[in-house]
Amino acid sequence: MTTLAEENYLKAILKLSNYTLEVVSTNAIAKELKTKASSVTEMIKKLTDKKLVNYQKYKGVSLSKSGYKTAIDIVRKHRLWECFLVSKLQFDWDEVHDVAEQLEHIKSSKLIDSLDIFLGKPKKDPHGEPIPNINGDFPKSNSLLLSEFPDDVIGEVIGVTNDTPSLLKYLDSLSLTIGSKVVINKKIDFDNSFEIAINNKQSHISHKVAKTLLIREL
Amino acid sequence: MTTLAEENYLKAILKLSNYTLEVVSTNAIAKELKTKASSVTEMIKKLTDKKLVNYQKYKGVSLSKSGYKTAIDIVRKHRLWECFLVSKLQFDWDEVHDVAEQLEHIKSSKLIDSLDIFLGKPKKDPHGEPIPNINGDFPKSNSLLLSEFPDDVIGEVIGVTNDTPSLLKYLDSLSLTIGSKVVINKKIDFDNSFEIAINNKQSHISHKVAKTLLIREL
DNA sequence: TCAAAATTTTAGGCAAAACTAAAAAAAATT
DNA sequence: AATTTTTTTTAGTTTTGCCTAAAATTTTGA
Repeated sequence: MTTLAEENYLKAILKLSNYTLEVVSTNAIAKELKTKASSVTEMIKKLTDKKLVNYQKYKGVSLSKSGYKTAIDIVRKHRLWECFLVSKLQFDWDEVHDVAEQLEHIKSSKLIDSLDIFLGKPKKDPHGEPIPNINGDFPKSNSLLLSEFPDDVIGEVIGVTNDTPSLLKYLDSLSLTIGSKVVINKKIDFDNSFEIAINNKQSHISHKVAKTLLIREL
Repeated sequence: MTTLAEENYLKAILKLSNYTLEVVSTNAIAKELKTKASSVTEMIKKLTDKKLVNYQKYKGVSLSKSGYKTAIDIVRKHRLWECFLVSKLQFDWDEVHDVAEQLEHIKSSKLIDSLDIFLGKPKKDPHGEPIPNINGDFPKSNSLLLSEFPDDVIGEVIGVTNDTPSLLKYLDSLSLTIGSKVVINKKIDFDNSFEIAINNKQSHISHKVAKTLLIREL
């Protein structure tokens, strides 16, 4: 059985490895979890003992098969609960994160599978992210980050990779929400920012913001 | 902010005080939480520092105003989640306890108030226990334990005060479920057991079981 | 009433998960 | 290749919540 702290580490490693079994650095995990590298080293040892990760001193960690499954299950729970909050309890999409962060740690496979059915086995969460199914499979999304998207191609916003409330509010104010039509008109070399058209209206966004948006070619 | 351990202590004190501000003994709490009296003493000191309980050395603890409110809120959450599991996710009434035990610690007043509305502000949980409202008020139930109920009076089962799965299964097998009609025919002095009629059918139950059933005069 | 029994508290430890400071290893730079 | 910088690990503390054993207090009952 995994503890809350262990689950948060696994989730962080999954995210930093881009949902693969890639190796992740101690420092990156420390940054992601806003903790110290020394704490990360200690926890990695515990996760190694439980065979949830593979670890080589000074070289970094990667998820093991079972660690990957455990982490994906947490993501599944997080995203299903977000769906529940939005579709059944009328939460706004920018209010769900903190609560889902708690709910994702509830341990009961019967609960999550029943919830999945109750919600009609949704494929995406309110941010547009795909929801792993009961076996942990989930469609590789055919999306690119806006920051990697080619110029002058019409795209559609299909997700946000970060759910900080302040970011979500800001995106809302720009009408940069799921379904918006976006075209990159110009990349500003100086600060890597972007001139874009959102539903045909001119705007300007920073590289930092562009990195949070998932775009699919229309 | 209360920790999980603190919340479990408050809940135990609330239960042992019969949902009042009565004084409860250290030993009783230790027994309820299956822990040691020395651990209880330590936690009581922390709860006292947080002004959640009133405490006198060697004399016992009682909930403070704010401790009572906190504890009632947890009960409210527990019972609402039980309703959700049964009415929306098709759980059986004897399967809900362990999951609700986890869900009751989720911190979000928006969540619980939305859930309350979503469920149609239910008055009772699946075991028949009353659900405190948003202000923490809840109807004093007009029930008695079957073990305290008078002979030869027709009663109706309106609740079970203990949700151990094995007990609930047993009660089910006796048809001793919410709504059943019960009459005590005879009390056996030797072992304090009872000869009763359940929906007019003769049965025999132990004192231990009788103490778990809430009965209302019909 | 006063000693035995029961209850409660104190004292001293342990494990998990965090931290700081310092040491060790790896990577980068000159 | 040698030195500096960065990253990672080790060592030693802290806090929370639990434990056992022993001491203190209260209750019981002869």
